[in-house]
Amino acid sequence: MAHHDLQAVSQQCGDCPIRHRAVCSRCEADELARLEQIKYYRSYEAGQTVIWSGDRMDFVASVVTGIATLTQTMEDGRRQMVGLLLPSDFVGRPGRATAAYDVTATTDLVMCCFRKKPFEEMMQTTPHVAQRLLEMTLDELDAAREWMLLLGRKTAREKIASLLAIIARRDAALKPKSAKGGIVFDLPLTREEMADYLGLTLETVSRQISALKRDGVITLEGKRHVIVPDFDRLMEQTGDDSDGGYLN
Amino acid sequence: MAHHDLQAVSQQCGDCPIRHRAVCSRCEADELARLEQIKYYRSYEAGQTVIWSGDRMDFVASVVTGIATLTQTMEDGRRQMVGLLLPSDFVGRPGRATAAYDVTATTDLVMCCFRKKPFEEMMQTTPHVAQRLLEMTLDELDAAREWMLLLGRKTAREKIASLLAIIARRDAALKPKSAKGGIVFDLPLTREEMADYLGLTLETVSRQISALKRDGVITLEGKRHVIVPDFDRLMEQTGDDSDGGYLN
DNA sequence: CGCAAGGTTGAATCGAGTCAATACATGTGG
DNA sequence: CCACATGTATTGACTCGATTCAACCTTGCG
Repeated sequence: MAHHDLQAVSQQCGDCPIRHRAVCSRCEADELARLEQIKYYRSYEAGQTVIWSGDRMDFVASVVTGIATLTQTMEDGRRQMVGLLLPSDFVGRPGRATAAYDVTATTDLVMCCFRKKPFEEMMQTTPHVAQRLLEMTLDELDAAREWMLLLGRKTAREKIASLLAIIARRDAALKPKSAKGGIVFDLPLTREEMADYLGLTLETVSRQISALKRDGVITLEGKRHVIVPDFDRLMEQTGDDSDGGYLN
Repeated sequence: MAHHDLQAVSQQCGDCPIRHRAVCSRCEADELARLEQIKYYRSYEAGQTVIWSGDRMDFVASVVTGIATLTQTMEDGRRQMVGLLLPSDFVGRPGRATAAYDVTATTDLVMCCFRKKPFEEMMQTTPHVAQRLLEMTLDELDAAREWMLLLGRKTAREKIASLLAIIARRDAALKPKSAKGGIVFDLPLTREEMADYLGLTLETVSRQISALKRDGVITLEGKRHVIVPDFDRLMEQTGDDSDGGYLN
Protein backbone atom coordinates (compact mmCIF):
# COMPACT_ATOMS: atom_id res chain seq x y z
CA MET A 1 0.00 0.00 0.00
CA ALA A 2 1.17 3.50 -0.79
CA HIS A 3 2.97 5.63 1.72
CA HIS A 4 0.55 7.25 4.13
CA ASP A 5 1.03 10.79 5.23
CA LEU A 6 -1.20 10.41 8.24
CA GLN A 7 1.15 12.23 10.54
CA ALA A 8 0.60 15.37 8.53
CA VAL A 9 -1.70 16.66 11.24
CA SER A 10 -0.77 19.69 13.22
CA GLN A 11 0.80 18.91 16.56
CA GLN A 12 -0.40 22.28 17.80
CA CYS A 13 -3.76 22.34 19.51
CA GLY A 14 -4.28 25.89 18.29
CA ASP A 15 -4.96 24.85 14.73
CA CYS A 16 -6.30 21.36 15.32
CA PRO A 17 -9.30 20.61 13.09
CA ILE A 18 -11.40 19.42 16.03
CA ARG A 19 -10.30 22.13 18.41
CA HIS A 20 -13.78 23.57 18.77
CA ARG A 21 -15.75 20.35 19.17
CA ALA A 22 -13.62 17.82 21.00
CA VAL A 23 -13.22 17.19 24.69
CA CYS A 24 -10.69 20.05 24.81
CA SER A 25 -13.01 22.62 23.25
CA ARG A 26 -13.67 24.51 26.46
CA CYS A 27 -10.07 24.71 27.54
CA GLU A 28 -8.19 27.95 28.13
CA ALA A 29 -4.68 28.47 26.85
CA ASP A 30 -3.05 27.21 30.04
CA GLU A 31 -5.20 24.09 30.11
CA LEU A 32 -4.38 23.45 26.49
CA ALA A 33 -0.72 23.72 27.34
CA ARG A 34 -1.14 21.01 29.95
CA LEU A 35 -2.95 18.81 27.49
CA GLU A 36 -0.22 19.29 24.91
CA GLN A 37 2.21 17.76 27.35
CA ILE A 38 0.30 14.53 27.79
CA LYS A 39 -0.91 14.04 24.25
CA TYR A 40 0.48 12.12 21.31
CA TYR A 41 -0.92 11.17 17.92
CA ARG A 42 -1.49 7.67 16.66
CA SER A 43 -2.45 6.61 13.16
CA TYR A 44 -4.23 3.50 11.99
CA GLU A 45 -4.91 2.19 8.55
CA ALA A 46 -8.39 1.35 7.35
CA GLY A 47 -9.38 -2.02 8.74
CA GLN A 48 -6.92 -2.03 11.62
CA THR A 49 -8.09 -2.80 15.11
CA VAL A 50 -7.36 -0.03 17.57
CA ILE A 51 -8.18 -2.02 20.70
CA TRP A 52 -9.82 -5.31 21.55
CA SER A 53 -12.52 -5.50 24.18
CA GLY A 54 -10.98 -6.50 27.47
CA ASP A 55 -7.52 -5.21 26.60
CA ARG A 56 -5.69 -2.94 28.97
CA MET A 57 -6.10 0.65 27.84
CA ASP A 58 -3.67 3.20 29.16
CA PHE A 59 -4.98 6.16 27.20
CA VAL A 60 -8.12 7.97 26.23
CA ALA A 61 -8.37 9.74 22.89
CA SER A 62 -10.19 11.96 20.46
CA VAL A 63 -10.76 11.02 16.85
CA VAL A 64 -9.02 13.69 14.77
CA THR A 65 -9.67 12.44 11.26
CA GLY A 66 -11.30 9.30 9.92
CA ILE A 67 -13.99 7.01 11.24
CA ALA A 68 -13.89 4.27 13.82
CA THR A 69 -16.48 1.87 15.19
CA LEU A 70 -17.30 0.42 18.59
CA THR A 71 -18.59 -3.14 18.40
CA GLN A 72 -19.65 -5.87 20.77
CA THR A 73 -19.32 -9.52 19.84
CA MET A 74 -21.06 -12.57 21.24
CA GLU A 75 -19.23 -15.90 21.58
CA ASP A 76 -20.93 -17.36 18.54
CA GLY A 77 -19.85 -14.42 16.40
CA ARG A 78 -22.96 -12.28 16.32
CA ARG A 79 -21.82 -8.69 16.22
CA GLN A 80 -23.52 -5.41 17.06
CA MET A 81 -22.02 -2.02 16.50
CA VAL A 82 -22.75 0.21 19.48
CA GLY A 83 -21.04 3.40 18.39
CA LEU A 84 -19.79 5.18 15.32
CA LEU A 85 -16.88 7.48 16.10
CA LEU A 86 -16.47 10.55 13.92
CA PRO A 87 -13.90 13.33 14.15
CA SER A 88 -14.02 15.00 17.59
CA ASP A 89 -15.66 11.98 19.25
CA PHE A 90 -14.09 10.64 22.41
CA VAL A 91 -12.81 7.10 23.01
CA GLY A 92 -12.28 5.45 26.35
CA ARG A 93 -13.56 5.88 29.82
CA PRO A 94 -11.72 7.70 32.55
CA GLY A 95 -11.56 5.52 35.62
CA ARG A 96 -11.66 2.23 33.77
CA ALA A 97 -8.62 0.09 33.11
CA THR A 98 -9.77 -2.06 30.18
CA ALA A 99 -11.66 -1.44 26.96
CA ALA A 100 -15.32 -2.45 27.05
CA TYR A 101 -15.68 -2.74 23.26
CA ASP A 102 -13.69 -3.52 20.16
CA VAL A 103 -12.54 -0.32 18.48
CA THR A 104 -11.80 -0.59 14.75
CA ALA A 105 -10.67 1.93 12.16
CA THR A 106 -13.02 1.74 9.17
CA THR A 107 -11.09 4.40 7.30
CA ASP A 108 -7.58 5.63 7.81
CA LEU A 109 -7.68 7.14 11.24
CA VAL A 110 -5.75 9.64 13.34
CA MET A 111 -6.35 9.84 17.04
CA CYS A 112 -5.14 12.35 19.58
CA CYS A 113 -4.32 10.23 22.61
CA PHE A 114 -3.92 11.39 26.19
CA ARG A 115 -2.08 9.28 28.71
CA LYS A 116 -4.77 8.13 31.06
CA LYS A 117 -3.27 8.87 34.45
CA PRO A 118 -2.48 12.55 33.83
CA PHE A 119 -5.75 12.98 31.95
CA GLU A 120 -7.68 11.73 34.96
CA GLU A 121 -5.77 14.14 37.15
CA MET A 122 -6.73 16.99 34.85
CA MET A 123 -10.34 15.94 35.11
CA GLN A 124 -10.11 16.47 38.85
CA THR A 125 -8.29 19.76 38.81
CA THR A 126 -9.63 21.64 35.81
CA PRO A 127 -13.39 21.78 35.32
CA HIS A 128 -13.49 22.50 31.61
CA VAL A 129 -12.44 19.07 30.45
CA ALA A 130 -14.92 17.32 32.72
CA GLN A 131 -17.73 19.68 31.77
CA ARG A 132 -17.23 19.12 28.09
CA LEU A 133 -16.92 15.38 28.55
CA LEU A 134 -20.22 15.31 30.44
CA GLU A 135 -21.91 17.20 27.64
CA MET A 136 -20.49 14.86 25.02
CA THR A 137 -21.46 11.78 27.02
CA LEU A 138 -25.03 13.03 27.38
CA ASP A 139 -25.17 13.55 23.62
CA GLU A 140 -23.89 10.03 23.05
CA LEU A 141 -26.50 8.68 25.43
CA ASP A 142 -29.23 10.42 23.46
CA ALA A 143 -27.83 8.99 20.25
CA ALA A 144 -27.69 5.52 21.79
CA ARG A 145 -31.34 5.79 22.81
CA GLU A 146 -32.35 6.93 19.36
CA TRP A 147 -30.53 3.86 18.12
CA MET A 148 -32.37 1.62 20.56
CA LEU A 149 -35.66 2.70 18.99
CA LEU A 150 -34.26 1.87 15.58
CA LEU A 151 -32.96 -1.54 16.65
CA GLY A 152 -36.05 -2.52 18.58
CA ARG A 153 -38.88 -1.25 16.45
CA LYS A 154 -37.95 -0.24 12.93
CA THR A 155 -38.27 -2.37 9.80
CA ALA A 156 -35.27 -3.16 7.62
CA ARG A 157 -36.24 -0.47 5.13
CA GLU A 158 -36.70 2.12 7.86
CA LYS A 159 -33.35 1.19 9.36
CA ILE A 160 -31.52 1.68 6.07
CA ALA A 161 -33.33 4.94 5.36
CA SER A 162 -32.49 6.16 8.88
CA LEU A 163 -28.82 5.39 8.45
CA LEU A 164 -28.68 7.12 5.08
CA ALA A 165 -30.46 10.13 6.55
CA ILE A 166 -28.01 10.37 9.40
CA ILE A 167 -25.00 10.19 7.11
CA ALA A 168 -26.58 12.61 4.66
CA ARG A 169 -27.39 15.09 7.41
CA ARG A 170 -23.89 14.93 8.82
CA ASP A 171 -22.33 15.42 5.41
CA ALA A 172 -24.65 18.28 4.59
CA ALA A 173 -23.60 19.98 7.82
CA LEU A 174 -19.94 19.79 6.86
CA LYS A 175 -20.07 20.64 3.20
CA PRO A 176 -20.44 24.23 2.03
CA LYS A 177 -23.94 23.36 0.81
CA SER A 178 -24.04 21.47 -2.41
CA ALA A 179 -26.38 22.15 -5.27
CA LYS A 180 -30.10 22.00 -4.52
CA GLY A 181 -30.12 19.19 -7.01
CA GLY A 182 -29.73 16.79 -4.15
CA ILE A 183 -27.49 15.59 -1.38
CA VAL A 184 -24.50 13.55 -2.43
CA PHE A 185 -22.20 11.53 -0.22
CA ASP A 186 -20.09 8.40 0.08
CA LEU A 187 -21.00 5.58 2.39
CA PRO A 188 -18.22 5.24 4.95
CA LEU A 189 -19.26 1.66 5.75
CA THR A 190 -19.32 -1.65 3.92
CA ARG A 191 -22.61 -3.53 3.63
CA GLU A 192 -21.49 -5.80 6.43
CA GLU A 193 -20.65 -2.88 8.71
CA MET A 194 -24.03 -1.34 7.97
CA ALA A 195 -25.62 -4.65 8.89
CA ASP A 196 -23.72 -4.71 12.18
CA TYR A 197 -24.86 -1.20 12.85
CA LEU A 198 -28.51 -1.86 12.07
CA GLY A 199 -28.96 -5.32 13.54
CA LEU A 200 -29.49 -6.89 10.11
CA THR A 201 -27.68 -9.30 7.82
CA LEU A 202 -25.59 -7.97 4.97
CA GLU A 203 -27.95 -9.58 2.45
CA THR A 204 -30.91 -7.69 3.86
CA VAL A 205 -28.93 -4.45 3.74
CA SER A 206 -28.11 -5.08 0.10
CA ARG A 207 -31.70 -5.90 -0.76
CA GLN A 208 -33.13 -2.84 0.94
CA ILE A 209 -30.62 -0.52 -0.69
CA SER A 210 -31.62 -2.04 -4.02
CA ALA A 211 -35.27 -1.48 -3.13
CA LEU A 212 -34.71 2.19 -2.26
CA LYS A 213 -32.86 2.55 -5.54
CA ARG A 214 -35.64 0.83 -7.47
CA ASP A 215 -38.21 3.13 -5.83
CA GLY A 216 -36.22 6.20 -6.80
CA VAL A 217 -35.53 7.32 -3.23
CA ILE A 218 -31.79 7.18 -3.89
CA THR A 219 -29.45 6.75 -6.83
CA LEU A 220 -26.18 4.85 -6.69
CA GLU A 221 -22.97 5.45 -8.57
CA GLY A 222 -20.79 2.46 -7.90
CA LYS A 223 -21.41 0.74 -4.61
CA ARG A 224 -20.64 3.55 -2.25
CA HIS A 225 -21.56 6.85 -3.86
CA VAL A 226 -25.13 7.86 -2.99
CA ILE A 227 -27.31 10.62 -4.42
CA VAL A 228 -30.46 11.65 -2.58
CA PRO A 229 -32.59 13.69 -4.98
CA ASP A 230 -35.25 14.54 -2.39
CA PHE A 231 -34.29 14.50 1.26
CA ASP A 232 -37.89 14.76 2.51
CA ARG A 233 -38.73 11.70 0.47
CA LEU A 234 -35.93 9.84 2.23
CA MET A 235 -37.12 11.06 5.62
CA GLU A 236 -40.57 9.65 4.94
CA GLN A 237 -39.00 6.23 4.71
CA THR A 238 -37.35 6.43 8.14
CA GLY A 239 -40.52 6.19 10.20
CA ASP A 240 -39.45 9.22 12.25
CA ASP A 241 -41.50 12.32 12.91
CA SER A 242 -41.79 14.51 9.88
CA ASP A 243 -39.91 17.37 11.53
CA GLY A 244 -36.94 15.13 12.18
CA GLY A 245 -36.28 16.55 15.62
CA TYR A 246 -32.83 15.15 16.13
CA LEU A 247 -31.47 18.20 17.86
CA ASN A 248 -33.40 20.06 20.47
CA MET B 1 -57.57 3.78 45.93
CA ALA B 2 -56.33 3.71 49.48
CA HIS B 3 -54.52 6.62 51.02
CA HIS B 4 -50.88 6.71 49.99
CA ASP B 5 -48.23 7.59 52.48
CA LEU B 6 -45.70 8.38 49.81
CA GLN B 7 -44.49 11.50 51.49
CA ALA B 8 -43.22 9.43 54.38
CA VAL B 9 -39.70 9.84 53.06
CA SER B 10 -37.15 11.75 55.02
CA GLN B 11 -36.78 15.34 53.95
CA GLN B 12 -33.26 15.26 55.35
CA CYS B 13 -30.50 14.35 52.95
CA GLY B 14 -28.55 12.85 55.81
CA ASP B 15 -30.73 9.79 56.10
CA CYS B 16 -32.00 9.58 52.53
CA PRO B 17 -32.06 5.98 51.27
CA ILE B 18 -30.19 6.88 48.10
CA ARG B 19 -27.73 9.22 49.75
CA HIS B 20 -24.71 7.08 48.87
CA ARG B 21 -25.56 6.30 45.25
CA ALA B 22 -27.39 9.26 43.75
CA VAL B 23 -26.08 12.35 42.02
CA CYS B 24 -25.48 13.89 45.44
CA SER B 25 -23.38 11.03 46.77
CA ARG B 26 -20.07 12.87 46.55
CA CYS B 27 -21.31 16.04 48.19
CA GLU B 28 -19.86 17.51 51.36
CA ALA B 29 -22.08 18.83 54.14
CA ASP B 30 -22.10 22.37 52.78
CA GLU B 31 -22.98 21.24 49.28
CA LEU B 32 -25.75 19.08 50.67
CA ALA B 33 -27.11 22.09 52.46
CA ARG B 34 -27.28 23.97 49.18
CA LEU B 35 -29.06 21.06 47.55
CA GLU B 36 -31.57 20.89 50.38
CA GLN B 37 -32.59 24.43 49.55
CA ILE B 38 -33.46 23.72 45.96
CA LYS B 39 -35.00 20.31 46.35
CA TYR B 40 -38.57 19.15 46.83
CA TYR B 41 -40.23 15.74 46.71
CA ARG B 42 -42.91 14.64 44.30
CA SER B 43 -44.94 11.44 44.40
CA TYR B 44 -46.66 9.60 41.60
CA GLU B 45 -48.97 6.63 41.62
CA ALA B 46 -48.28 3.51 39.60
CA GLY B 47 -49.22 4.13 36.00
CA GLN B 48 -49.04 7.92 36.17
CA THR B 49 -47.07 9.82 33.59
CA VAL B 50 -44.33 11.96 35.05
CA ILE B 51 -43.56 13.92 31.89
CA TRP B 52 -44.39 13.70 28.22
CA SER B 53 -41.68 13.91 25.60
CA GLY B 54 -41.45 17.47 24.36
CA ASP B 55 -42.90 19.01 27.51
CA ARG B 56 -41.14 21.83 29.23
CA MET B 57 -39.15 20.48 32.15
CA ASP B 58 -38.07 22.89 34.82
CA PHE B 59 -36.46 20.38 37.12
CA VAL B 60 -34.09 17.45 37.20
CA ALA B 61 -34.55 14.66 39.71
CA SER B 62 -33.38 11.49 41.39
CA VAL B 63 -35.60 8.47 41.82
CA VAL B 64 -35.87 7.86 45.58
CA THR B 65 -38.21 4.88 45.68
CA GLY B 66 -40.12 3.00 43.00
CA ILE B 67 -39.48 2.39 39.34
CA ALA B 68 -39.98 4.59 36.30
CA THR B 69 -39.44 4.05 32.60
CA LEU B 70 -38.16 6.16 29.72
CA THR B 71 -39.91 5.41 26.44
CA GLN B 72 -39.87 6.69 22.90
CA THR B 73 -42.94 6.46 20.71
CA MET B 74 -43.29 6.60 16.93
CA GLU B 75 -46.26 8.30 15.28
CA ASP B 76 -47.92 5.00 14.48
CA GLY B 77 -47.71 3.90 18.09
CA ARG B 78 -44.67 1.64 18.09
CA ARG B 79 -42.96 2.06 21.43
CA GLN B 80 -39.46 1.34 22.65
CA MET B 81 -38.34 1.67 26.23
CA VAL B 82 -34.90 3.29 26.32
CA GLY B 83 -34.29 3.39 30.05
CA LEU B 84 -35.42 1.78 33.27
CA LEU B 85 -35.05 4.12 36.23
CA LEU B 86 -34.39 2.54 39.60
CA PRO B 87 -33.82 4.19 42.96
CA SER B 88 -30.85 6.60 42.79
CA ASP B 89 -31.09 6.98 39.00
CA PHE B 90 -31.13 10.46 37.56
CA VAL B 91 -33.83 12.00 35.35
CA GLY B 92 -33.44 14.98 33.08
CA ARG B 93 -30.64 16.71 31.34
CA PRO B 94 -28.99 19.85 32.59
CA GLY B 95 -28.90 22.39 29.80
CA ARG B 96 -32.00 21.16 28.03
CA ALA B 97 -35.38 22.81 28.31
CA THR B 98 -37.71 20.01 27.24
CA ALA B 99 -38.01 16.31 27.97
CA ALA B 100 -36.66 14.02 25.26
CA TYR B 101 -38.65 10.95 26.35
CA ASP B 102 -41.86 9.99 28.07
CA VAL B 103 -41.27 9.25 31.73
CA THR B 104 -43.80 6.97 33.41
CA ALA B 105 -44.12 5.60 36.92
CA THR B 106 -44.56 1.83 36.73
CA THR B 107 -44.83 1.50 40.48
CA ASP B 108 -45.64 4.11 43.08
CA LEU B 109 -42.78 6.53 42.78
CA VAL B 110 -41.07 9.20 44.84
CA MET B 111 -38.65 11.58 43.21
CA CYS B 112 -36.32 14.12 44.70
CA CYS B 113 -36.55 17.07 42.34
CA PHE B 114 -34.12 19.96 42.00
CA ARG B 115 -35.14 23.22 40.40
CA LYS B 116 -33.23 23.26 37.17
CA LYS B 117 -31.75 26.74 37.18
CA PRO B 118 -30.08 26.56 40.59
CA PHE B 119 -29.03 22.97 39.95
CA GLU B 120 -27.24 24.04 36.79
CA GLU B 121 -25.51 26.79 38.73
CA MET B 122 -24.34 24.25 41.27
CA MET B 123 -22.96 22.12 38.46
CA GLN B 124 -20.75 25.04 37.49
CA THR B 125 -19.58 25.99 40.95
CA THR B 126 -19.21 22.72 42.83
CA PRO B 127 -17.34 19.91 41.14
CA HIS B 128 -18.80 17.01 43.10
CA VAL B 129 -22.23 17.05 41.55
CA ALA B 130 -20.86 17.24 38.02
CA GLN B 131 -18.28 14.53 38.69
CA ARG B 132 -20.85 12.12 39.99
CA LEU B 133 -23.24 12.92 37.17
CA LEU B 134 -20.53 12.17 34.62
CA GLU B 135 -19.85 8.84 36.26
CA MET B 136 -23.54 7.95 36.30
CA THR B 137 -23.99 9.02 32.69
CA LEU B 138 -21.06 6.86 31.59
CA ASP B 139 -22.65 3.92 33.40
CA GLU B 140 -25.95 4.57 31.66
CA LEU B 141 -24.18 4.73 28.32
CA ASP B 142 -22.62 1.34 28.96
CA ALA B 143 -26.01 -0.06 29.91
CA ALA B 144 -27.55 1.42 26.77
CA ARG B 145 -24.87 -0.23 24.64
CA GLU B 146 -25.41 -3.57 26.33
CA TRP B 147 -29.05 -3.10 25.48
CA MET B 148 -28.25 -2.32 21.85
CA LEU B 149 -26.61 -5.74 21.55
CA LEU B 150 -29.72 -7.32 23.03
CA LEU B 151 -32.09 -5.44 20.73
CA GLY B 152 -30.06 -5.95 17.59
CA ARG B 153 -28.82 -9.49 17.88
CA LYS B 154 -30.51 -11.61 20.53
CA THR B 155 -33.41 -14.00 19.98
CA ALA B 156 -36.69 -13.61 21.83
CA ARG B 157 -35.72 -16.33 24.31
CA GLU B 158 -32.33 -14.75 24.95
CA LYS B 159 -33.95 -11.37 25.43
CA ILE B 160 -36.33 -12.67 28.05
CA ALA B 161 -33.61 -14.60 29.84
CA SER B 162 -31.39 -11.51 29.81
CA LEU B 163 -34.09 -9.37 31.35
CA LEU B 164 -34.81 -11.92 34.04
CA ALA B 165 -31.11 -12.21 34.78
CA ILE B 166 -30.75 -8.46 35.15
CA ILE B 167 -33.69 -8.20 37.51
CA ALA B 168 -32.56 -11.24 39.45
CA ARG B 169 -29.05 -9.88 39.80
CA ARG B 170 -30.27 -6.51 40.98
CA ASP B 171 -32.60 -8.07 43.52
CA ALA B 172 -29.91 -10.41 44.77
CA ALA B 173 -27.65 -7.43 45.32
CA LEU B 174 -30.25 -5.74 47.50
CA LYS B 175 -31.56 -8.64 49.51
CA PRO B 176 -29.59 -10.04 52.46
CA LYS B 177 -28.97 -13.16 50.38
CA SER B 178 -31.85 -15.53 50.21
CA ALA B 179 -31.63 -19.27 50.61
CA LYS B 180 -29.38 -21.14 48.19
CA GLY B 181 -32.55 -22.84 47.08
CA GLY B 182 -32.85 -20.25 44.38
CA ILE B 183 -33.32 -16.60 43.60
CA VAL B 184 -36.83 -15.27 44.06
CA PHE B 185 -38.22 -11.95 42.90
CA ASP B 186 -41.26 -10.13 41.57
CA LEU B 187 -41.37 -8.79 38.05
CA PRO B 188 -41.73 -5.02 38.26
CA LEU B 189 -43.07 -4.84 34.71
CA THR B 190 -46.18 -6.03 32.90
CA ARG B 191 -45.79 -8.26 29.86
CA GLU B 192 -46.41 -5.27 27.65
CA GLU B 193 -43.74 -3.20 29.40
CA MET B 194 -41.31 -6.09 29.05
CA ALA B 195 -42.15 -6.21 25.35
CA ASP B 196 -41.48 -2.48 25.02
CA TYR B 197 -38.20 -2.98 26.78
CA LEU B 198 -37.11 -5.92 24.66
CA GLY B 199 -38.35 -4.87 21.25
CA LEU B 200 -40.92 -7.69 21.13
CA THR B 201 -44.70 -8.05 21.21
CA LEU B 202 -46.43 -8.93 24.44
CA GLU B 203 -47.56 -12.25 22.96
CA THR B 204 -43.99 -13.25 22.24
CA VAL B 205 -42.98 -12.28 25.77
CA SER B 206 -45.75 -14.44 27.16
CA ARG B 207 -44.84 -17.39 24.97
CA GLN B 208 -41.15 -17.24 25.85
CA ILE B 209 -41.85 -16.99 29.55
CA SER B 210 -44.07 -20.05 29.20
CA ALA B 211 -41.28 -21.82 27.32
CA LEU B 212 -38.71 -21.06 30.03
CA LYS B 213 -41.21 -22.34 32.57
CA ARG B 214 -41.88 -25.47 30.55
CA ASP B 215 -38.13 -26.10 30.28
CA GLY B 216 -37.68 -25.74 34.02
CA VAL B 217 -35.44 -22.69 33.83
CA ILE B 218 -37.88 -20.72 35.97
CA THR B 219 -40.96 -21.36 38.06
CA LEU B 220 -43.90 -18.98 38.30
CA GLU B 221 -46.24 -18.33 41.20
CA GLY B 222 -49.00 -16.18 39.87
CA LYS B 223 -48.06 -13.98 36.94
CA ARG B 224 -45.36 -11.91 38.51
CA HIS B 225 -43.55 -13.95 41.16
CA VAL B 226 -40.53 -15.70 39.67
CA ILE B 227 -38.32 -18.41 41.14
CA VAL B 228 -34.96 -19.16 39.53
CA PRO B 229 -33.75 -22.50 40.87
CA ASP B 230 -30.38 -22.36 39.08
CA PHE B 231 -29.00 -19.00 38.13
CA ASP B 232 -26.24 -20.43 35.92
CA ARG B 233 -28.88 -22.30 33.99
CA LEU B 234 -30.66 -19.01 33.38
CA MET B 235 -27.41 -17.35 32.33
CA GLU B 236 -26.85 -20.03 29.72
CA GLN B 237 -30.06 -18.91 28.06
CA THR B 238 -29.00 -15.27 27.73
CA GLY B 239 -26.38 -15.78 25.05
CA ASP B 240 -23.87 -13.75 27.08
CA ASP B 241 -20.40 -14.85 28.03
CA SER B 242 -20.43 -17.44 30.74
CA ASP B 243 -18.67 -15.20 33.24
CA GLY B 244 -21.37 -12.59 32.88
CA GLY B 245 -18.97 -9.69 33.02
CA TYR B 246 -21.48 -6.92 33.53
CA LEU B 247 -19.33 -4.95 35.90
CA ASN B 248 -15.65 -4.39 35.34
C1' DC C 1 -4.49 -13.68 -15.63
C1' DG C 2 -6.69 -15.33 -11.61
C1' DC C 3 -7.87 -14.71 -7.15
C1' DA C 4 -9.97 -12.37 -3.14
C1' DA C 5 -13.05 -9.10 -1.21
C1' DG C 6 -17.16 -6.89 -1.53
C1' DG C 7 -21.71 -6.90 -3.36
C1' DT C 8 -26.17 -8.64 -5.50
C1' DT C 9 -29.88 -11.74 -6.15
C1' DG C 10 -32.85 -15.98 -5.74
C1' DA C 11 -35.22 -19.81 -3.24
C1' DA C 12 -36.40 -21.93 0.85
C1' DT C 13 -36.87 -21.60 5.80
C1' DC C 14 -38.01 -19.93 10.18
C1' DG C 15 -38.81 -16.81 14.06
C1' DA C 16 -41.62 -13.40 15.53
C1' DG C 17 -45.76 -10.71 14.47
C1' DT C 18 -50.76 -10.47 13.79
C1' DC C 19 -55.33 -11.54 14.71
C1' DA C 20 -58.44 -13.82 17.48
C1' DA C 21 -60.39 -16.69 21.20
C1' DT C 22 -60.12 -17.72 25.97
C1' DA C 23 -58.70 -17.49 30.90
C1' DC C 24 -58.20 -15.23 35.09
C1' DA C 25 -58.25 -11.82 38.69
C1' DT C 26 -60.14 -7.64 40.46
C1' DG C 27 -63.48 -4.29 41.13
C1' DT C 28 -68.19 -2.18 40.62
C1' DG C 29 -72.91 -1.58 41.07
C1' DG C 30 -77.57 -3.49 41.13
C1' DC D 1 -74.37 -12.29 46.20
C1' DC D 2 -74.21 -12.31 41.36
C1' DA D 3 -73.58 -10.17 36.74
C1' DC D 4 -70.66 -7.66 34.30
C1' DA D 5 -66.85 -4.87 32.84
C1' DT D 6 -61.93 -4.22 32.74
C1' DG D 7 -57.11 -5.03 32.59
C1' DT D 8 -53.74 -8.52 32.22
C1' DA D 9 -52.10 -12.78 30.51
C1' DT D 10 -52.09 -17.14 27.79
C1' DT D 11 -52.52 -19.87 23.73
C1' DG D 12 -53.54 -21.17 18.85
C1' DA D 13 -53.53 -20.57 13.75
C1' DC D 14 -51.83 -18.16 10.20
C1' DT D 15 -48.87 -14.69 7.92
C1' DC D 16 -44.94 -12.32 6.70
C1' DG D 17 -40.39 -10.11 6.97
C1' DA D 18 -35.87 -11.19 7.61
C1' DT D 19 -32.43 -14.89 7.70
C1' DT D 20 -30.02 -18.66 5.66
C1' DC D 21 -27.76 -20.90 2.12
C1' DA D 22 -26.14 -20.66 -2.27
C1' DA D 23 -24.94 -19.01 -6.82
C1' DC D 24 -23.11 -15.39 -9.28
C1' DC D 25 -21.37 -10.77 -10.40
C1' DT D 26 -17.90 -6.90 -10.14
C1' DT D 27 -13.75 -4.65 -9.12
C1' DG D 28 -9.04 -4.06 -7.94
C1' DC D 29 -4.62 -5.92 -7.47
C1' DG D 30 -0.41 -9.02 -7.02
